[in-house]
Amino acid sequence: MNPTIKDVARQAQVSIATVSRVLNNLTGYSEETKVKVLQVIKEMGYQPNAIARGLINKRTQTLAVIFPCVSNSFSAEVLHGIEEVAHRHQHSVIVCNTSDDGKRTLNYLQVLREKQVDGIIFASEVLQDSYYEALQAMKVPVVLIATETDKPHIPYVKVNDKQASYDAVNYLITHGHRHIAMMGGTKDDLVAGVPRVEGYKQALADHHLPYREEWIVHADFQFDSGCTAMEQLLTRPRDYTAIFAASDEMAVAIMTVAAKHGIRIPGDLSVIGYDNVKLAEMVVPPLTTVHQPLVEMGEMACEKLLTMIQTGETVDNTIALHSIVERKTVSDLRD
Amino acid sequence: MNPTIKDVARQAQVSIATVSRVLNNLTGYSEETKVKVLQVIKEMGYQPNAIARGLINKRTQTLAVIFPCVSNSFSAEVLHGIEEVAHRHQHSVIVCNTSDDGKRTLNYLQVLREKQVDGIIFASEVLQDSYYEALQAMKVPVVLIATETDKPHIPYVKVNDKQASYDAVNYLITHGHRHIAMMGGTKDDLVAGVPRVEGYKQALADHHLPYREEWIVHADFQFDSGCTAMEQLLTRPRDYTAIFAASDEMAVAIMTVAAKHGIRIPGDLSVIGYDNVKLAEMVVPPLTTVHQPLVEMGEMACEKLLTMIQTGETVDNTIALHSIVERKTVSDLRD
DNA sequence: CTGAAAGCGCTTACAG
DNA sequence: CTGAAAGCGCTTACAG
Repeated sequence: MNPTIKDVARQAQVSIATVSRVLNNLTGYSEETKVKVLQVIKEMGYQPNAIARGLINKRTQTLAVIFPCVSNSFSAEVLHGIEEVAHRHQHSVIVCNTSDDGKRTLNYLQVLREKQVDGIIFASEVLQDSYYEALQAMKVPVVLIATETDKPHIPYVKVNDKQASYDAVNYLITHGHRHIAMMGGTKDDLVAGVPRVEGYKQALADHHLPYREEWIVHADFQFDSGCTAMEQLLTRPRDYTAIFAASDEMAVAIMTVAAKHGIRIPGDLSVIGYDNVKLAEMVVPPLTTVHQPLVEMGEMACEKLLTMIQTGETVDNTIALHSIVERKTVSDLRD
Repeated sequence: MNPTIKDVARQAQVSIATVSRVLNNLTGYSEETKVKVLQVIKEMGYQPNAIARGLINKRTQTLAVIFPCVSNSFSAEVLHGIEEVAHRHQHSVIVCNTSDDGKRTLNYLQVLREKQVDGIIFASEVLQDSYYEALQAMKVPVVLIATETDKPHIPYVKVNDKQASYDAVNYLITHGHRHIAMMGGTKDDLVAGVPRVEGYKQALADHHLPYREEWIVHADFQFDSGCTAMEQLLTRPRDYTAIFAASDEMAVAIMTVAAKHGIRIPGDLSVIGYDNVKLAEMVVPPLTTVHQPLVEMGEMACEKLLTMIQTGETVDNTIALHSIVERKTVSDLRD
């Protein structure tokens, strides 16, 4: 057994209350006893039991983050940011992988409640009513990342998806493209699916450019379904010069499938992505894309959560700033 | 305040002992009281406090996994596997990101001890003596993943790095390559650095093929340093037809830099990677590489850890099976 | 400056 | 079948 506070109290010949005081840097003991207690602690290799502490303090110093999928680079970068500031503030982070499964998500929520986590970060998924209710019942601060809600007291950190998409398409337009296709994300995803398509349509409309149903294709943001979607698009007449993809993985899928069909990028077809994950710089040619500051978004979300935990008050949303990162997949068609 | 066991006991007009019994499916209560208690629990929305439980049971149902970097796809895939089996066995997982910083690692170890985690998975890093001592002091089961140690009672899950590298180089050789360069990982990394270079040298020696100092270059497994290393290699005479890279990210770096220099792959230069992360299928041309079953390795490590926790006994190492995944970056030079 | 005692929310002998 | 009581390892009034 590891030594407990009782053991050091006995050894130092003081009460456990005194040991607790020096442990927590409170007042109420002489320099002499402090020295003695500290020495005994060192000798015995004593470390406080955070579980016992948590029971009294009602703080576990533990946060949880819920992802639909932990193994894509989007999640990985966000997680990196979260973990970084959590650690800086002496908090641990539990990761949950829902696999987009509602039951599983609810199950996680219950476990997190039982484990008394101090706060939850909910990422990249629509906040269902059932989740919201469970979260309400937990009485724990929640912040959203790369998603949003109209429910009160739940701040979010995200980019303006519609605007970012608008800017991406606008970038293509200012480079002379007038016939632009799109690979959207999950069709009825109200957060990352719909708004990005809206931004696309808006940009076309504002420039009086044609919009065609056959130019749009949908996938689930990932590479594999992106390949399928691209094959599907290539089934139709290729009367566009550029494609806007609602994620980098899908953009890369476009590049891969294009290569298979002998379509050169950007010579025959321009591509612009969305996310700016590391992958975007690793492909050849490197992908022009919309940058989302993922690591920073993770950091900001975690900071928000921490201040909500500390103050007990709700915090404002923040719209993270996106930008276009110019690389080599968009050709300039202007003369 | 959320209701406690006391609240339901009062409401159901039984003792807390009885509530605890039905909660834990023990024996010792009538069907009648069971029904009543369960109903009250439901009405009040009562959920047990895992912290209080943990204090008594000395089990927190929480595991920790320590990575040098959580945001690369290697870690992401391993984490995915770990989280999956942990969740299946009702355990949560805390992630720690050491950034390869020894002090920070030791700090994590202390936190994990205070938090009374039931077990630790230590990934992709050499187990320093100082870590080992801290781990010993915690008296908690540990399993290693993608790394190894000669310390007792610490099983590992990994591929045979030397053999896997040997096989990669042998693959190049059987495809007619006789002058083969290598981009190694961190030079004095005893786990993933040295053995992979040894496998490379051994394969050359066994086939009486030339080995040259100038053909070897080192990076840190990641893309960025891989680019630098490739630039450095291109500074020297290009009298080889293939390169073996000790990670997929470095292989992709080779491809990127090669493209910049107008070197065609696999026409002018063949490349074989190591890991088989998702990235390998996403690049153009898709990367031929050594497959490590990362998700499965995460799963196996987690299962090992769980059985060590349950039985209190050490478990055997497992050498995960690697294989060569043939894609499009190695040209066949045989006539 | 210091300690005895109550209590956090549970589980588990023990007694009936 | 059921409850009173001790105890897990701490913190925190309270009293001195």
